[in-house]
Amino acid sequence: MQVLKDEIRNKILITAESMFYQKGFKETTTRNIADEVGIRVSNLYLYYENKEAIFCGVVDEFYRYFTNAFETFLDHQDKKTRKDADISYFLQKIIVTDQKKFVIITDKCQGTKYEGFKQKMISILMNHIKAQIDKNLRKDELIMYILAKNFIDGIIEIAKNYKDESWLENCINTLVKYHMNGMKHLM
Amino acid sequence: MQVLKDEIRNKILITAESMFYQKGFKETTTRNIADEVGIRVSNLYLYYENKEAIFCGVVDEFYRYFTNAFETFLDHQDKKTRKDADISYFLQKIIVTDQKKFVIITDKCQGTKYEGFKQKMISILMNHIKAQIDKNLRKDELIMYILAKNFIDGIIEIAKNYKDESWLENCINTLVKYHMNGMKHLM
Amino acid sequence: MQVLKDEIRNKILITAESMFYQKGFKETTTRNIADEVGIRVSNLYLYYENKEAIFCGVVDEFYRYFTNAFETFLDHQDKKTRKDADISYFLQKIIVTDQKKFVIITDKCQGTKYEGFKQKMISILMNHIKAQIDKNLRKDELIMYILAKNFIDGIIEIAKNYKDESWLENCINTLVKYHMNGMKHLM
Amino acid sequence: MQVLKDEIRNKILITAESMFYQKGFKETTTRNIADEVGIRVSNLYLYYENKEAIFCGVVDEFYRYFTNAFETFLDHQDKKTRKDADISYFLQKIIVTDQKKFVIITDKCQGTKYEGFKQKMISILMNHIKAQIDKNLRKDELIMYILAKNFIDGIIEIAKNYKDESWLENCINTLVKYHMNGMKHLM
DNA sequence: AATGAATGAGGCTTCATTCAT
DNA sequence: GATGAATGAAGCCTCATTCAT
Repeated sequence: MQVLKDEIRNKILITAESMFYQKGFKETTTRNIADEVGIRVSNLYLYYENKEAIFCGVVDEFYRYFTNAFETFLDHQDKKTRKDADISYFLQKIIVTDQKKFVIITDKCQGTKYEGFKQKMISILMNHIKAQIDKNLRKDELIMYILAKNFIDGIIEIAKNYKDESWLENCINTLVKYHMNGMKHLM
Repeated sequence: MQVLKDEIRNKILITAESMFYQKGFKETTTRNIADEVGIRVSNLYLYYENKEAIFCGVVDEFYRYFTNAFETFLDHQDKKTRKDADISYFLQKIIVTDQKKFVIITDKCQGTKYEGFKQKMISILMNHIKAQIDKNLRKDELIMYILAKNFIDGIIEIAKNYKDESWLENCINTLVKYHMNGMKHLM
Repeated sequence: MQVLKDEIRNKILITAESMFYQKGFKETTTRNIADEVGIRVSNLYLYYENKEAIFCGVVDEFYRYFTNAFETFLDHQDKKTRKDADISYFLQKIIVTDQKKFVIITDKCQGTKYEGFKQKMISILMNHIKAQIDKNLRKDELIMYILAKNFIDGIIEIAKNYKDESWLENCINTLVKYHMNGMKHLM
Repeated sequence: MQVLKDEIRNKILITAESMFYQKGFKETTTRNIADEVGIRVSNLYLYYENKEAIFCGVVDEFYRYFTNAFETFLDHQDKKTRKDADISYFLQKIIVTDQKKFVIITDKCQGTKYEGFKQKMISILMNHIKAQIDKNLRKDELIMYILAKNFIDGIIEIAKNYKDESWLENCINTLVKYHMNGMKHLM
């Protein structure tokens, strides 16, 4: 009995994740979700308070995990040991376990409280880059912002296309190397 | 009369362009446009069949121009002689003259028939790169796709931030160099 | 089993009384009640046919008691002997034993079959006053109705603020005296 | 043309006033209003932003007028010339011109921003009474509150039953005298 | 041409009530 | 008896689009 409820709760989450992933929060209707789950719309509200609560059900835990892990990652950055490998590995882990959630929270969340998440990530990354660059060589802020955004977008795109783990590893490594090279010869 | 009609027609287009640029097609309401133009919503339908027709009014011509120019550009690429053949220059021209339209058609067209335009651009660019690379060195298709998309996204981002021409030139050049470097050491 | 059932039946009643008292019939949801009781909403329907039945469960008995007592009170009025015949005392007893029910049935029953109860009380009171007044001095019916209503509303307000018995006694006496004085100089 | 729009705008207002007066804000549905006006529900939103805006359309102006007039009335109170007559006259004017609005704003506005209006009136009245009473004779605050509320409720009730002006005058005078007498012999 | 007015479909949400196990 | 699950009607609101003058 209890199981059934959890089953549906789960099915809602999985379905919603899939729909949010495909169409984003705004374009996904409660009807979309309910139909796919095989229940009436009003039934959704037995399990979640409202549409945004469903969204949160999908991403909240991931958000906490991600931000924690990200901070940890940044803290360890100072030591500069196997730096490249680190960020690659960090992102790989994230995408392998939570590909869809990662894409949703960064790219499909317009209209939710997570709207600003991607920007924050970009800002952090940008500051991080700035901190590691000789002041005299610094380019226009906007260019740096664009490059940071470019990198994040690349990661999101990779996540969107994720199929298997070894491809992913290769792909992220390539992207990271690509950006490292791109930057090295720039500044 | 004809003049008047054209004047309003034009004002609708300019206003719509501005709104689509700010909020995208889906999030822009007919009311938004009419209010800004200073006419009644119903009046829009005297000039355009429906909301999508307004959108087309904004971008159709640009679309034709752009695709033509793009093909021309690609044809001339081989000769590697004229400035026209330089992708930086090509993109600069586009953005200088049609910054908003370029952003709209690539990034603000969800819900219109142009939805797939960006993808097509990316594919073309990707094939173009492929054609210029030694088959033996070729990476996974998907990686190339992602890098192509990354480049296009970078251009879109630059376009979004466009203010003056010299900044733009510098910015695009940087991005192109960045990607060239990124790729050189990769393949 | 029977015991258990009665226990829950009772808990529902007590909870419902408290909620109806706070928010009225319309604004109290079945969920409000069930949550507070600690059972499922559907469970309510094992004990009561529907929401109004719960309401009746809360007030029916009181209603019978009250109307009976009121009639008795009115009958004994003529004799003007016993304390029972004193309206202050009558109301005090009611409020001390059934403060919430009294408020609910007079002021929180919109949407139930008791909606008209307060009106009926007012009418009775009005007729009662009328019967004791010299026909020649009689004011407009409506004025008398309004004064009667005013008195009842005062009582309800006192009931709502009821905390301890001596305060209540003082308060009702004041109100009664107040109205007596008000009327004396009027007719 | 302009006329028509205003006609409907007005019809909405009049209808809404009537419905709010009968059933209060919460219990009046947009459908109620639309049906009575003879338009579709969605049409209401051509004229008013939402249900509360309709309510405000009914009451806002009256509210400003009333609070102004009330303040003026209180300021002139000090002079204590024909005091009784004054408040009677003040209330009469209000009720004659805006009977329904007065009832709505005091008694039918649950769920709107005017919810607290009646309370405020009562508080003002109560403080006003307190200011005029010998401190040593002061009763319990609650009793004074109840009497103030009683008076306001009486006025509201009179307003609800308002039919013609001379009756109204008589009625308010009676109520005022009634309360004056009530109080005189109390304190 | 212009526009005031209307429309209907669809979106989110709440709630009393019923049903099957 | 208990309860997880479902249901449908109703409420508020938005929006693209159409109609009549």
